[in-house]
Amino acid sequence: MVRILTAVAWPYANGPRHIGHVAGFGVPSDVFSRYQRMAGNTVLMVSGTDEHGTPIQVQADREGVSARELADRYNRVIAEDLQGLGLTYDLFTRTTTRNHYSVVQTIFRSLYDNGYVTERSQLSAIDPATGRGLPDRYVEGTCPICSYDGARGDQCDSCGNQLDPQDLINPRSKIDGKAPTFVESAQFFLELPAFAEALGGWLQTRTGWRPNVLKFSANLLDDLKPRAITRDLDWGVPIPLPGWSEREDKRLYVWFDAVIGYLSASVEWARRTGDPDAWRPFWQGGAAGSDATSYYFMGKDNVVFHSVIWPAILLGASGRPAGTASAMGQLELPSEVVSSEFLTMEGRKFSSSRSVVIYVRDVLERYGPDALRYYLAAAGPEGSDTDFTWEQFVTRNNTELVAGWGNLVKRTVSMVEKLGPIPPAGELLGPDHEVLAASEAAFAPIGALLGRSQQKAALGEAMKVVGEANRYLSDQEPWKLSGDPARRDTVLHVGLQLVDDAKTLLTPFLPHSSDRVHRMLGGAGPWSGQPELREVEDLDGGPGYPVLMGDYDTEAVWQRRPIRVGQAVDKPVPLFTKLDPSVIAEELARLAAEVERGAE
RNA sequence: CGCGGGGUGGAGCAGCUCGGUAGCUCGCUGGGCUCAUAACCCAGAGGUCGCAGGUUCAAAUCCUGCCCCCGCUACCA
Repeated sequence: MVRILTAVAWPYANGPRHIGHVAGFGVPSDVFSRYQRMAGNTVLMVSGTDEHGTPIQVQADREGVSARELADRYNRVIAEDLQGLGLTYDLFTRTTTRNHYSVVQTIFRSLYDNGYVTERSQLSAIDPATGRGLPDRYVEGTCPICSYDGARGDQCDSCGNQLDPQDLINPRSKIDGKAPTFVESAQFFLELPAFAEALGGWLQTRTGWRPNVLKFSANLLDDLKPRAITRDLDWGVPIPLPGWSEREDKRLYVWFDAVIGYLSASVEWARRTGDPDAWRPFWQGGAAGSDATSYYFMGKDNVVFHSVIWPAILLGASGRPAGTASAMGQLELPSEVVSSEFLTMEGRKFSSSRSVVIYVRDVLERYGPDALRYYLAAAGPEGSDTDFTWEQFVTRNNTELVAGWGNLVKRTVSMVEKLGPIPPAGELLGPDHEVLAASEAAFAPIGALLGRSQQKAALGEAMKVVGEANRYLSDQEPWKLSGDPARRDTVLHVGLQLVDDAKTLLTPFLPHSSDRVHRMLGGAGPWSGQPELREVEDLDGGPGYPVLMGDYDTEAVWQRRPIRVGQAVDKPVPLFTKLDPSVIAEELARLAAEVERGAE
């Protein structure tokens, strides 16, 4: 038994999430966690909504609500979507809890005390109307190099040069069009160069990471600079230092607090489940002789935060390379950073602002969770950018899920159900032995692939078992064996065992339908657990909020379970819905209408 | 500019690390079956593996150059 922390990237709560988001962090992290639980390991899967920072503040202003109100709204929407997809978080919380504030401040304070956070002055663009700092990307103006008028404060899209906001000619705020003022402003910086050596040594010990992640991270170490971890903003975690904590215009940078969410969510989970120290074995390895391992799931745009900045924070707060550990003790660095590439949408980049988008909610409502999970696992951006098309979605649903797996279940259970309960197997012949052996032998290699996050390959191998079962039935033709009931029963028994094996192998990917197959074959309790949305009180007196939690200690185990002779089976109903090709045109029309509306 | 990924039968991909009959899914054609959501099974057609050189007995696989596509580049998250 191994302890595994599954740390899932925190979705930003400025709107509903689209399928590109869940393709990157959601489905892969859940497939991984479900498999690890089935394999007998103890998993702690945590995440939540990321709710601080400029974009939420800006959008709240635009809608005339408070940042907190906006965050409340989308925290709930996102939590509901993730529940609908069946993502088995042990805790899905948010960054606006008092517990989170407290953990973040503890970590900051420890970094400060250990000398890894220093005060420096930085030129900041300030919106004169609000007094808030403007991130580089929120300043627009004329490019000093190519005179393009739509250049942003960080770079010019026309000539591609990197810029600084103060270099722009006629700079203006992207929010209200007014000219920002540039002032020297005190900020706290994380002294990243102090960790360069430790991080380099650590990265060299990493094996098994996807090579591009490792290479990219190693390159970053060559040019580490101190990085500002505070902002001129009133929406965020206050800076826990005398003279700073009461200031309304200074907050910790949203990314600094967001990555600490993995830790604060683990602490919150422990407090909510009755043992306030239960988080420690997942985080404090080494000294405690712990077998703690941690896997972080995210899109590739987040790699830098997880392979450099977060490890630096963990080192510094643990008193490494120098100093003393915080009250949180010695914290382990990520075992593995699992990064996904990007999903594009019918050839274009997903963009909520330009309405090139498919929301998780809409897909769940129309097509159900497993159809989406299957598509994202089978054709998602695991190793390279991939394109989502409705045509492929419909094709894969109809051929692989409906005609392949769904039909195997239906035809097998149908034949058995008409004759009575699950029949015993008589004498097994060569083909029976062969197909049963192949199916049972599939568990080990598929499990190994899942352990390495090679999910596409794992799913492909699992679907091969489905293919072999369909072939077996066609070869043995049990429907022609009414004159030889013993042989017929044997074939049906073997066929049903193959269905049961495939059900187990597909559980990490298709938990909802595997559960239905389990029940069809007479299973009682839940096969693979599902998350629940619970309304909870803040543990420290803040406002209440919804969380996702669940009991995932269910029957599913990563091995063959012999089917029970004599057990009655249900009359089968289709597992998946066949989609008419007309939905392709419907969805494309819907998308085109959205894009047109967004363009107005 | 820097870094990374990719260009393989109609579509989407694997293979390339450790060179030696080009594989998978879908689609297409023909056949079989009828238990099953016209679902299943078998057979077949279809590729000079982006272009040009080079190394080698032999290259999709190694080397060089070029063309094209995509992403990242950390102070938007």
